[in-house]
Amino acid sequence: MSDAGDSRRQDERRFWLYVLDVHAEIYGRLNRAMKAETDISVTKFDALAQLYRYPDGLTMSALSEALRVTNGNVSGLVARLEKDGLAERTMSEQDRRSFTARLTPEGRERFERALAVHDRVLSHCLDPLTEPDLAEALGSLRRLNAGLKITG
Amino acid sequence: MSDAGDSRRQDERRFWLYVLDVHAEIYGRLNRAMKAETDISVTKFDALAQLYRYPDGLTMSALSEALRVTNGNVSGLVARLEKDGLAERTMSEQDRRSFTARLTPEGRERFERALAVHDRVLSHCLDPLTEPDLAEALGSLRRLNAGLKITG
DNA sequence: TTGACTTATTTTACATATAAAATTAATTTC
DNA sequence: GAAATTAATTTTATATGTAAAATAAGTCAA
Repeated sequence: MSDAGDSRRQDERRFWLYVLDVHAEIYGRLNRAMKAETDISVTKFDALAQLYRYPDGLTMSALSEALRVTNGNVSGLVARLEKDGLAERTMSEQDRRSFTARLTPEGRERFERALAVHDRVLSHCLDPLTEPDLAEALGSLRRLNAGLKITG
Repeated sequence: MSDAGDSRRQDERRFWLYVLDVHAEIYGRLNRAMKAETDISVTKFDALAQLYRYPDGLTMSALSEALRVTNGNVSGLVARLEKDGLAERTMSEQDRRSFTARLTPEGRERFERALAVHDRVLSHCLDPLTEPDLAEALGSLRRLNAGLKITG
């Protein structure tokens, strides 16, 4: 008694397994290469990327939203970035509860080098996709992403 | 001075951002729903799924390979599953270094319930994808996945 | 102004992941 | 068969993530 619903479910499971595989494989390669060549993990890279986009800095809350992780997580992450000399935290004058995180000059420099490694490794990973394949995948993922934001 | 390579790189970055977004959003929804309804995280669910496929059990190394995580990680994970009463570990007769992990009856039962939740939530997540969209996405990801395994 | 929220952040307890060292048992080599 | 090597697993130190409680500062209503 198999029907169209079963085949749809099979496709959904397969889709998700591929997303998991692709994510794990590419994330792992990026992480290993960046750690080895620049001593910056993907997590730290993502945080540096946000701070790079906002030269005046971001509050802890804003950074936490941008990275889609909890406030508590960002507390520890920025503390580690400070210890690495890549970022700094300054207390707001207006609101003494609030802290602004921003890149240090060294953070900016290290991020730029990490970005080059990131792009190189990502390019290598996506080599197997032809231009039309990439465009096609981009389209489906874009639609899925838009849909996810709507369906809540 | 922009050329075809720049646009390719832009597409690669966009593709990766979508993979990250889709992964984080769906993984988060699965994790929250399964924890709330069955008290089983996605990590534990994945481990239970492997043990479910192999009723005779898997060695710690085999499980670690199947899950694509380190041996040390699986040590702790199986210990937590044991504490939950979902799995058990028995020492091999032939090789006293080796341990076989397998599901308990309760583990089997709880996994089946978690699978239903998993499928329901995943279906809801992928609702925005039409059948052709899903097939298309599946095709691109399959090609990328195959490619990743070759390029090493 | 004081008492009740709300907001920004950190802390705590825990789960999940890695890499590298340690442990313990099996295997090979001489 | 003792010594060296290999193999299976665990332990340790650390990074990364969550949820929930704690802290501390701002806001607002009475």
